[in-house]
Amino acid sequence: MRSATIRDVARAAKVSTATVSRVLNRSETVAEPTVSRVLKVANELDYVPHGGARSLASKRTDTIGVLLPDLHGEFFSELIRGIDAGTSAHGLHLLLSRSHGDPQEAAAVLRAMRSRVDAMLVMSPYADGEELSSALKGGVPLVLLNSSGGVGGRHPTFAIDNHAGAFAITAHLIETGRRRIAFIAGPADNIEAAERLRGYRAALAAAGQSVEQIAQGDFTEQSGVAAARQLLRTARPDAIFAANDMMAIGCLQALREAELRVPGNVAVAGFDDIPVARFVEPALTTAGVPIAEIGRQALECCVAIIRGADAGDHNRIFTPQLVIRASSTDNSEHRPQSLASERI
Amino acid sequence: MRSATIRDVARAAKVSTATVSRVLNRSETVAEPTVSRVLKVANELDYVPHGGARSLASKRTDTIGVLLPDLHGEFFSELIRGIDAGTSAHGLHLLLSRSHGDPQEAAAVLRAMRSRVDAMLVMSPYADGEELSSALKGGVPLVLLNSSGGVGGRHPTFAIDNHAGAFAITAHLIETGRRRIAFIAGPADNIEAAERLRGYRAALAAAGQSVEQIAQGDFTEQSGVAAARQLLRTARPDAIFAANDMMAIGCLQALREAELRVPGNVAVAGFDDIPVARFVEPALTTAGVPIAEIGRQALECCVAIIRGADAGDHNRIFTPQLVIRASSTDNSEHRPQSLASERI
DNA sequence: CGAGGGGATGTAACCGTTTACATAGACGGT
DNA sequence: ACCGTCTATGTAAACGGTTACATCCCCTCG
Repeated sequence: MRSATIRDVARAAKVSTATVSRVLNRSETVAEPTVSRVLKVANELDYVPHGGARSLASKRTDTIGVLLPDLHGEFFSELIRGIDAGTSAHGLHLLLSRSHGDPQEAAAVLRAMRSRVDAMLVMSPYADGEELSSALKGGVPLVLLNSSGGVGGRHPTFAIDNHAGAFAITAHLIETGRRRIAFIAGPADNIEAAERLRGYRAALAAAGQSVEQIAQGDFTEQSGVAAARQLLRTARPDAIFAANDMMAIGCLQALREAELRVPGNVAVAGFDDIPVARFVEPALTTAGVPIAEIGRQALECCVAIIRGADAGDHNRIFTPQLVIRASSTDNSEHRPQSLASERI
Repeated sequence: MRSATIRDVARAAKVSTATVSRVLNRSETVAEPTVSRVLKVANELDYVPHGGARSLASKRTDTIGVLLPDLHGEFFSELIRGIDAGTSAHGLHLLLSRSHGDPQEAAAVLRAMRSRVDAMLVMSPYADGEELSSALKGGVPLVLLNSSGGVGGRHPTFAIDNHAGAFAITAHLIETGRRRIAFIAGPADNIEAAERLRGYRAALAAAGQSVEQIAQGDFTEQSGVAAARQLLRTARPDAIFAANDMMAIGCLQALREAELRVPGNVAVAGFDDIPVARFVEPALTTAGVPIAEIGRQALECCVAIIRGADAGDHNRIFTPQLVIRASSTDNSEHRPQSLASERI
């Protein structure tokens, strides 16, 4: 059963296709009786405009393309939730894709999406904005998430101040008396991970501590477990700061295995403040980032560009909030700050 | 800068648009020198076919629509990951939407998506398949996820045997000596939640226990915390079975607050086996469901239908696996089963 | 009473592909 | 030499909307 076209509606309502189109796009002046007649007929025929035809004629797709490096875990879940909130508020569709962390594949996906979206929201911590945008020469508007290379470039960028967040966490660990603070790094080629590492080092240096202990991870819990085990075998740290919450959670598991108490023997901190961070035991100290909110704002930026107001500097850098929970301190004097973070 | 069209390519390669189209669709017989010339030109011009025009002419969109009731938490994160694995393996696009749990809105979204996808994957625990499919009369092929109403209906359905899973968990709690087993229910109008409740009751009845304690939740951690607190105020249970893992995790938090030991004082179990379930303390006993795998299989089913092989009964019911972890037992004799669940 | 104006609607070109059908060579067989 | 086949390519008609422009009608005003 071929579905109804605008011509079917026009015929049944005894008007031209132009009028039907006008009614459906709420535009121009159409007489009231005509409007309701057309709407009634359209409804009866269960008419839905053909998206392809519409985009062909109007050069709009009402769709935002989203490209993420991965979809694993709560970080991306939250991000997508924020983005979806935006798209559905604006009546836009959301075309989702994943680049598997490979810049090559990211470029390929961008090309494939290009003709199907009005704008793209891209998070690619492995390539800078220039590289990506060359993958789609002057095509679709591009908004970047956390691709530090893009800041100051020619695409709006929404980024997290990874350096500041990592610095704050490390400083907090130092302040609370930790002296052998180890770091579990993220993927080596990940710009954000690199920034967090820099922040960690800078904080140690600022405190006059030069004892770095660094283990390599890849942002997964599994790697957090492995990295923590390794750290425990070598020089025993009295604090472990993982470059993201998932690894910190893996870390907690490894410490439990080793029968070390947290924070008694070893303090632990993560980064991101994913929802589950407050539910692990002990609850995780972390650098809190309003993940869903970032997604939402970046999406709003896309919309602003599409709707024409493409001037203005839409760049925004989010400074993580230090969220102190039980994994780093038993000291109750910090609790108020912890509570402030329960804002959801 | 208007992007290149097939006509630009045809002109530059000195062939007709038909030939360009044939080359790009790998179809028919085109002479080798022509093929490479066209590809070279297309590449130089950075040509990407216009998705709308293509779908208009070919009646394919190479896109699968996915409608989920929510995007919160690891359950959906995993599901999307599985689905994405399928779409990218088949070179398809993924159009994602959320129905906010409202059947009305679900129907509206379905209509909006209809003309932009080749098939739809819908999870709507609030409405049965018939209701949904009437929302898109004979339009796009529909594959259902967990909409029990659809089983045996005219749409392929991938479902979890919620009753069996809940029965197994409850039976396990009984077997390990628990006598006052409380249940934290999911949303009242959620079919899956209702089935899990039925399973709980059936298991109690089968064991000759008639002491039901039921608290209402809504699948969020917050509601798990609240429900557990309430249960602790009324008749103190020696086990709490939450209808999903998120609520079970909330439950653990409430028990910690109340300074009750798990599993010493109260055993806790959840449902779904989301990735984080094994990382909470104590690790969560749960009904394990291969979430990503279900997403992937359902997606494959969509693809099979699109590609023509739409016969065959693609229905599939997944029976959850009992995953026993520390939250329900200190008894190490169960450990082998627990380890088996670490399959990933 | 005619001209002018403005509101409602129709006409038809156009958007960029795909694809059925037509055509033009080349080649082999008789 | 002619005809049929086959291969490679071109021609042009859809596909289903949007929208600039044309048209028609009715009303108002000088």
